[in-house]
Amino acid sequence: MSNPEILRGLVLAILLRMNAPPRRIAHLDMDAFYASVELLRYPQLRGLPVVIGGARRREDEALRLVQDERGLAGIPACAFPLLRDYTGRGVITTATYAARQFGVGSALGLMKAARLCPQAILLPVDFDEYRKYSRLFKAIIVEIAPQMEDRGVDEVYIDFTDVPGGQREGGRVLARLIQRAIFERTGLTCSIGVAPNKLIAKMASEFNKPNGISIIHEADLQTRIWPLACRKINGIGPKADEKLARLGIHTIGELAARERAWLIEHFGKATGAWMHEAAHGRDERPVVLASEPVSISRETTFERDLHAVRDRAELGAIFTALCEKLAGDLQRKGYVAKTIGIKLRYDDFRGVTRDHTMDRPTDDAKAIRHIAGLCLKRVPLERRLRLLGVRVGSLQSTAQGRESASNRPQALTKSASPTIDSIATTKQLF
DNA sequence: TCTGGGGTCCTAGGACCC
DNA sequence: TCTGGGGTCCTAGGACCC
Repeated sequence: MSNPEILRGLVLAILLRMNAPPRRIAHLDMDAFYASVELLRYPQLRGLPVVIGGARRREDEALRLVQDERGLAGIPACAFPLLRDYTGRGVITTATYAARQFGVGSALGLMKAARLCPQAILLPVDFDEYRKYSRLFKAIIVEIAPQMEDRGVDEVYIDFTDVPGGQREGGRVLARLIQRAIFERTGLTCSIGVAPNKLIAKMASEFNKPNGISIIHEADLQTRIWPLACRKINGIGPKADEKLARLGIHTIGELAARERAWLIEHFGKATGAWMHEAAHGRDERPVVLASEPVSISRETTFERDLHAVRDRAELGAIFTALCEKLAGDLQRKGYVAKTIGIKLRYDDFRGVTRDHTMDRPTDDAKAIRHIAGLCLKRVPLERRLRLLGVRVGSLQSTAQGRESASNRPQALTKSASPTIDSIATTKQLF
């Protein structure tokens, strides 16, 4: 492309931008999603502390215990015992708000949670059911506002900018409409933040949980965002937060007060510059309507730690089953993979990975099992194992998968025409 | 009695090619 | 005979997110 053409494109983009409405990006987060779906099924549990976690079924006993303790009739036989009777591995995936009062929540070990809230009712996870509701609420959103980015089972970004009515009251009117439509058609509540970009919208959706709406404008940065902990920035995790704390930085405002060069000095070129932008509320990332998967994996934590030699048969069977599931995933989704790898976790929780890239891609369970087996041989196997996983990458789409590549609702296959933002944005933050 | 399962992106060194 | 520099791919690990 010649220079005049680039220049013309730039000028055009700038002119278009001057006339464009301000960017309004929404982040929508379903409230206690898994737990709320379970409460739809078992309304008897409403108001009681319930946790959903990775655990195994003990059906008859569960029913009896729940009835004895609570006098609750009709709790289905899939309900687990009360948390205090639970023994075994696993963590909480979601907890109802009634359970959160006791300080239990996502990622907390079940045994630890049992001490905090022994009377909580424990339910097994049912991903098929959650996926069903996930598709449903996303389809409802897309009918109203088609520019939606899928961020997992219970979260999306929505570009309100060019949706009719999307600018009214800074996005509040449209947010309310979506919230109501989802509630009326699913019985589920969600929280929505609307802001000039994804970064701020994501933080804003947390402000009024549950069932809340928060509208943030550029001018609110200092009053609403700067007092928050750095950890509230999506992308600053425990490690970065700890390092910031060591440097005497606790709030986003304190982060914003540091020079860009100083941040780069301490966190590297990319991360330092990004932190500086984020602290000033700047984020030009577009809402991405569809994307291809990069990798697919299956893993499992054993009920008890297994030894490669002493538990060889058991381990082998699990390994083969993982490869078969993975091959099934590939075939169902319509991909073949060139890279195959394994992941394992020892009893001391340290983990290792090994992978191998082939000349030709495959989706065959036996081929995957063979390569994964070679990877496993390259790893020390003296310690007992806690977890084993199989992963494929370097994916290529086959002609047509039986399940479409993306999980987008049918109504929205209509592709995104390039937006002003994608024209004007020369570099992305992430 | 620790700590699930499924992902993405980044970094960094080495191989290999031009 | 000494030693360049860029680009891409592969592998391992780690941070982070839902």
